[in-house]
Amino acid sequence: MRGKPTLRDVAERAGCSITTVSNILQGRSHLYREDMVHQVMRAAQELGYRPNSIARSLARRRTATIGVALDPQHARLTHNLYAHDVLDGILAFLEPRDYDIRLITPRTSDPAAVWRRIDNGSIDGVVLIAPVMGSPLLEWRHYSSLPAVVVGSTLPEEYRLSHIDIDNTSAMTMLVEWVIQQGHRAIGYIKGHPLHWSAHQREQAFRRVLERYGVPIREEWVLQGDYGPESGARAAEQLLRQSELPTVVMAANDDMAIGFLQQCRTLEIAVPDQISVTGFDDSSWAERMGIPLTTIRHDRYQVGYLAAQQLLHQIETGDTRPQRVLINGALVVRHSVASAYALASPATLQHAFSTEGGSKQ
Amino acid sequence: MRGKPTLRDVAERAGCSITTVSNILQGRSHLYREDMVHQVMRAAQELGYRPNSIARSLARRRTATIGVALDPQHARLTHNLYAHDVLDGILAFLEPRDYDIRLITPRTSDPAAVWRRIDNGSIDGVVLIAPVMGSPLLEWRHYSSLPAVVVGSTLPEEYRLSHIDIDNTSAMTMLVEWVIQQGHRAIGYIKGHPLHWSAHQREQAFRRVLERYGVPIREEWVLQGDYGPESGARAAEQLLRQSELPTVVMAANDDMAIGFLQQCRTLEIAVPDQISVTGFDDSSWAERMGIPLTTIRHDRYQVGYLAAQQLLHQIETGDTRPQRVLINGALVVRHSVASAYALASPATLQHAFSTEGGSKQ
DNA sequence: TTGAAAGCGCTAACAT
DNA sequence: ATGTTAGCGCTTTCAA
Repeated sequence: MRGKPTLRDVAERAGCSITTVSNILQGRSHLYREDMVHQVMRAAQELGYRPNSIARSLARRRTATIGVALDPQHARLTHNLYAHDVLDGILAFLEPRDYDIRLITPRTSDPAAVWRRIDNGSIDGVVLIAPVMGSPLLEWRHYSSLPAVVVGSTLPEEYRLSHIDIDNTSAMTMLVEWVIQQGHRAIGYIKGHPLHWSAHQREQAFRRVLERYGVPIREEWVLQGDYGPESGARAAEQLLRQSELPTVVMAANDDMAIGFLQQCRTLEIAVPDQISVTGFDDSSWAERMGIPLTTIRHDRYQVGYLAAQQLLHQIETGDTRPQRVLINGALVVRHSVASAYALASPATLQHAFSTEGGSKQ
Repeated sequence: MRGKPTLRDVAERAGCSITTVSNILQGRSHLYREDMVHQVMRAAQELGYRPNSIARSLARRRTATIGVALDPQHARLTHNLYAHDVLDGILAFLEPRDYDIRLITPRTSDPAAVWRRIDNGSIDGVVLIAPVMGSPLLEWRHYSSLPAVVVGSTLPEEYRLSHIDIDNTSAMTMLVEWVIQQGHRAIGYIKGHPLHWSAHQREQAFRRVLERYGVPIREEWVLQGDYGPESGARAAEQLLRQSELPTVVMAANDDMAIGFLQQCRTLEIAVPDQISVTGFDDSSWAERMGIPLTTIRHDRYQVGYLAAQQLLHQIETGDTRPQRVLINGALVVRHSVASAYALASPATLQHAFSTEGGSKQ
């Protein structure tokens, strides 16, 4: 025996066939006499035998591995907190089931090449993290029949792809309604990245609610952002130099809201006393840095967890019909929105959030 | 042909042997007549053939996959920004080389079980993210001969394990020397998590420099932390109620420094006017949230990148001698440290960092 | 220029 | 209660 010990080596040493060893090592020892079982266990132990999972996968035709594919445009994990949380949820579900994860980060956007990388027998199914429109990952049906679950976008029906996502529409609806209930009628909006599904859904929900409540939408207060904090700051600049201002600005995510807030601080505009702000996502940043941002919290970890669950279900049952699971967000009211009814004469404070924990409720 | 097309299917359709197909599809087409090559290509194309990488791995005895194992204690990625950055560096190196990553998150701390999970033929080598002492991942030599590189800790020689880490000792030395050059002689310290290698190295460097400069170490100013922001806040409480105070407090990482700063804010103690603070790590938080913390920046992405490079080197050359690579940090001077020479009568400001960008240099 | 054959290490019918 | 055998899908000598 040279190299790593194999089943054959163990069998030889235990004086039996490899089938016997295979069976016993897989826990079917009730089939054998006790001393045989002992023999085998000892031999395996002494040789430091470890089953070769590649060979096992080939024989069993399953790998006990699922893939997690990142969209080529977002292949970097850094600053992709989303992928981070989702990955954690996936891990949490998979670990106790002894599945491993294969991280796949294609760098081309040619769908054929991407799918060659994904569907090559090395995984039993794949979670596709694909928040942007036009991702090659969404070409799934043309290239593969591997069980797959999309995460990060609420897809139109016609994709016929199982997906798990936060419910952007209902959450934004809730938030906007709440803002309106605070008495606001002059409402600005900072849009998310135009290629993200979520950006459209959030904006659409925003518009729908305003329409439904008969609140006019002033397009000069609807600004394009890209989900990055800088775009929030830019939006603040564009917006705040207008002669007429909204009483509240709703950003399509927390990062932009934070950028907006920082710009407000620089311009010495008090939040929420002079202008109110809302976010979306409840990024841990805001909370941890003590920025009391009113926002929507949703559980991205849960998204990953459910995605893994749904995927294993597909793998085990073969039931590959497209399912959609939307996770509800929760309104988190902090202190970045003032009641518009109290806004008679805007107070003039030195800085936004000058008193850390001070309640403005 | 049922199921996914195999080499045999392609061969049949092209009217040749599977050897021929295999060769041609691997780019050895110069061996064959041009029309044969065409035949094969067409057949493969038409069938949508994709080589099965499991079978290939078994035959080739290499998997083109490397493992990334997280210490059981840190198996959650969330809030493990370190693993995040490292993973990104690894990905960056691996992608162009067509390696994939297998994420391994053992949940037991039994080394034998952990290594059964890692070294089972499914990977060609492994990056061990193991910042804490006593990690089962460090038992490598007893359980496996797989190429391995440790990341996240500077190990003592006797581990005989290749590792890449930031140079905690030199960086902390540089930072402490700089602080002393600012005139500080009353220096406090917040220690990192006692099980992290890095905590010990940083503290030791701190002590050495003070000794070397003849600056007395007052143990009542040396507080135990755990790298979490809350422990920084606790340290602030303990420290700041003492009758005699240091002029500067050096935290073993940014998170604790931030916790310390927040507590200062609450207690209305101005930084750096009443007390100076330093961090370590240059966490993106501090920067992005506009906290002007003087700290050490180092490139964790680079750590991952080099780890992957070193690992592939080991895999390809078989040269498994332990190597140590330490990456230099850079001193980042912002505005959390005042010159002690100017500290005659401490100014009384309302809040720490009350003016955002205001230069205190 | 092409193909036959012997694995890679394991699993799982099917015998005995 | 244990063993024989035929694969899993591919690579790679070696021979033709």
